[in-house]
Amino acid sequence: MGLDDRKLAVLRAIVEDYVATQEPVGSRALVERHQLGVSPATVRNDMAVLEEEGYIRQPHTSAGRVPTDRGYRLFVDRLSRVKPLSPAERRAIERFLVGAVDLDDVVHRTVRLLAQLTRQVAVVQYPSLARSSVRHLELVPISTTRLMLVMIADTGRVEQRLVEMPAPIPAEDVTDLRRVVNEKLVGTRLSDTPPLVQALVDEASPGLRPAMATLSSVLLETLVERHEERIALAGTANLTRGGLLDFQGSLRPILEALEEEVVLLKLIGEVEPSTMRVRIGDENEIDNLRAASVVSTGYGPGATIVGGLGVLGPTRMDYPGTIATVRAVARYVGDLLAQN
Amino acid sequence: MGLDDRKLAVLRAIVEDYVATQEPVGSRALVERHQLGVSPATVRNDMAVLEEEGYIRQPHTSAGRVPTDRGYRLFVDRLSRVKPLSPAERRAIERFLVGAVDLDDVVHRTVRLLAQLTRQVAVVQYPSLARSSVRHLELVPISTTRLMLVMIADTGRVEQRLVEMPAPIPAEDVTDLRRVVNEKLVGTRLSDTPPLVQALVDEASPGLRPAMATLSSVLLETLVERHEERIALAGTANLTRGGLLDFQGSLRPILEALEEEVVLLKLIGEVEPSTMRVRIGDENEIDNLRAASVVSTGYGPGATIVGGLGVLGPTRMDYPGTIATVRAVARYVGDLLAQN
DNA sequence: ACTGGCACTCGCTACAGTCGAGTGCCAGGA
DNA sequence: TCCTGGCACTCGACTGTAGCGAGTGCCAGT
Repeated sequence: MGLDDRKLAVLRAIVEDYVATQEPVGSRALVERHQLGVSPATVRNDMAVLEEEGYIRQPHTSAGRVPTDRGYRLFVDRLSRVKPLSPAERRAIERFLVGAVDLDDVVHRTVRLLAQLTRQVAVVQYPSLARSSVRHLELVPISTTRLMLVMIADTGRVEQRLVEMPAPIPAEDVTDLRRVVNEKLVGTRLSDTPPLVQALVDEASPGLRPAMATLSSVLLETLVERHEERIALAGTANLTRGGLLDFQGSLRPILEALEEEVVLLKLIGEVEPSTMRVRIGDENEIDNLRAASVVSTGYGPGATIVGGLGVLGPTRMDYPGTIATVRAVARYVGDLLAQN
Repeated sequence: MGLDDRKLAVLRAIVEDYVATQEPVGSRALVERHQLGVSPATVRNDMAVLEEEGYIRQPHTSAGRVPTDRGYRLFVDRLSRVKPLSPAERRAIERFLVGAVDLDDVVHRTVRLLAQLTRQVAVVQYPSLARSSVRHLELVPISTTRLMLVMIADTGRVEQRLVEMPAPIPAEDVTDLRRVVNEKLVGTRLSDTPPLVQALVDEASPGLRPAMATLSSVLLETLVERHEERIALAGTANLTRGGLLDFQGSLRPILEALEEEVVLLKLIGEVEPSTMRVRIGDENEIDNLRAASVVSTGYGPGATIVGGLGVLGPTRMDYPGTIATVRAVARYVGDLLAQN
């Protein structure tokens, strides 16, 4: 059962009108606002077919049509082309991101920018440690039995962790530890690190071995296994636009989902290079987000990907515009990181 | 115009019932549920007085009474005593906070704990840099012209910032810089730092002066002036309890306010030692929060205060319970910090 | 294959009527 | 003087009815 060009045009018109007005769209209004060149009755027939195929539906018998998730999917895949950014948006992006002093700063500015431009909830993942390599490890004595371990990654991320030593540790041992871990680990990717870290202990001189064991277990635990990922969020207030019509009346599940770091990572963390990922309504694996859509992509310096970013909004969203904005922001951020 | 004991008892009963049921409370229901020892008619007379004095009001003519902000204020000040925590709550607090490995970890656990116990939005300020003193400053060369400055504060906070040097800087200069800044700044409070930092430049040897000037300006700018404060937030999903009845139908202003770091700091940042601060509805300086109440206090090791924490919820909240929980959590966190 | 016409559906709004919770007031009693 | 029972009144919430109108599906005609 093929859909001819006109039926596709009708679907496109329905999506565009519904996104713009937030109201079910009827056949009469449709022919008035779009140059379809046919009468309402014809459009009605097309609509009947589109409905049968599951692309649109009627909220109730005597109402207009509304796109289904499947309809949006078809729209995104075949009926829309990415809008070019307006010069104003371009300027906004540049103005917003220049002058960032810091990775933290870059991430915060980015997430706010995204929220502002798309008027939706924005999510930005910090550069993933798994995709970073070690630039430097620093050990700072805090007390006789405590060290602060500071790791600086090539992506600009800095992580620190308190290390509780089994026994008091003299200053020269700290120097030795520092030298050894840096020699062995600088330049390696953290995802490749576990065996190396393991090896550190075996290779350490007997006197240093207990200290090194503690240190390596902290390294493994904190930097590799446990919440290695960080996330920034902005624009939750945008969820309240469209006065509760979106999200079938309750923000609750959405807000709950947004509080879970794991969920957010799932949202934006799994990206292949230079792909835009659009998940519409039911396509979301997370139950709480079945009423929402997510547009996400990866970012990083040059062609490599170090993290993900994206936005979350109602299924009724301006996909072409949102996709364009997310892509553009991801590119700018990538360029910014490349400069460091 | 004094309010006799019975009128106060009536007010207390109204607040308690309204908080519990979320519905305007009438005179009949009141005498049934509380042992007031008088008839509904008498209660009605008392209510009339309370209303005249502005402690309660009628949403509409034939409805029961609802406390006003002023009524809650009187209730909090004179009619309630702080509920002792249930053993279950005590246990929850302990279980939640032991095993925190990190300042970050402590703050995150605390904010989630608070949100969970009070079932409201929780806000925790990281130990303020202005109230911390410097424990150690580390300079890590990133490239010939870039240093990573890492500051470790006695409160456990770690801040880092990239320093762009005016000229390539040799390794021994880095060592000198590190030694000098540590000698001069370790142990000082950051709020007292500006003149000291200024002095660093003047005292530096001529060769180091340009580098020191850059370093000191970064120190001043980042660590003292600019967003020195950090905030953690949790439980926004709790805003949706009480199905839009609280917050007069729109979460928008609340969510917007919660996105502004400045606003949050105002909420919980200005605390005097060991005081519970309760701001009810209109008492809030922030317009967006006129429909909400905030319960906050300071925390820190021993008697000193290093930061604030608190919760935000509907004016219709369980004040005694919330106050007790916030206070208890603040104490536990303080003790935890004291152990470091 | 498209179109105009027509009967039909059904949500929305307005309106009227009823119910009941709650009030204010008053006269009578401790 | 203060409290109480009684009573009339108010007004929101709910129910049922009716009319409107947007929108549809179907059909006969071009």
